[in-house]
Amino acid sequence: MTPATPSGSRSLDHPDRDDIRLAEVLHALADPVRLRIVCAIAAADGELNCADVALPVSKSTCTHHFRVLREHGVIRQIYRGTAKMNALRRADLDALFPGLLDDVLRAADLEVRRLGDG
Amino acid sequence: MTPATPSGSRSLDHPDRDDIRLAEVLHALADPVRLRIVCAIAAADGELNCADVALPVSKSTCTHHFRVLREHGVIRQIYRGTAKMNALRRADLDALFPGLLDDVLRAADLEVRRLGDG
DNA sequence: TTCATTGTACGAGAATCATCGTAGTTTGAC
DNA sequence: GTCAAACTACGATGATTCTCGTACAATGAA
Repeated sequence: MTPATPSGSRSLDHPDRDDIRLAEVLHALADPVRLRIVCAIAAADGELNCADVALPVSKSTCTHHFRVLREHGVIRQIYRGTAKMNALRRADLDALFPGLLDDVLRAADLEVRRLGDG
Repeated sequence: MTPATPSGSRSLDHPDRDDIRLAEVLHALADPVRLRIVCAIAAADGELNCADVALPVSKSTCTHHFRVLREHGVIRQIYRGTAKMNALRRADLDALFPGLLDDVLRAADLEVRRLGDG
């Protein structure tokens, strides 16, 4: 079949830094499943396999959420063998929205503790 | 005499602090129109009339966006005569999500400058 | 080659959302 | 009582979103 991408590699579309918009980043983060994904990547302090995040949704839905995060500029995805590694776009996000990502991560952590303790 | 707040029909539902959720706050902020509203209220440094925010949407849509912000815990709305005054729930948001609101406001301001200058 | 692993593509259904116009309500002023 | 101002309620519409299952593709290993 006709390969959609140059042979030997699979490429993924990422927005340039200048094309990242605050409202879209907030929208990407405004979902419980995606918040968990972002927290998991941050906790891994580097790259993380899609399958390494335990999520209460199907595989297709998982793909969907990772794509939303990528298309809105929150994460960067790179193929490595059969796996797809995910990393936060920290440099870009910190440059555009200083402090925002860290505060969201901290707020998510605080909320988990708050609700967990009942 | 007339109480400070109407006791009967003109009350508005606000979530308690403990019922405010990060994902919902992010969702409330993840809309360009609502982002402008929040920035305008912050710039007014206090209460702001609904009609005092210039928005590119109809009056009904305006009502809708203010309600989303209120129901998700971002703003507090109080009737004063025929007007409805709006204020940010700074204390609640800062307690739950330290730094988040300020960073969003700053990021919104930075983005306006960035896109405005081309 | 054959196979398991990993993730995608393609619908599809149910829910939510942003937007509007029109009609109505509440309040304060005259 | 009458009127204008400010906002709401309702219904509708078109778009987006979240979710899923099934079928498929790319890769690395046996």
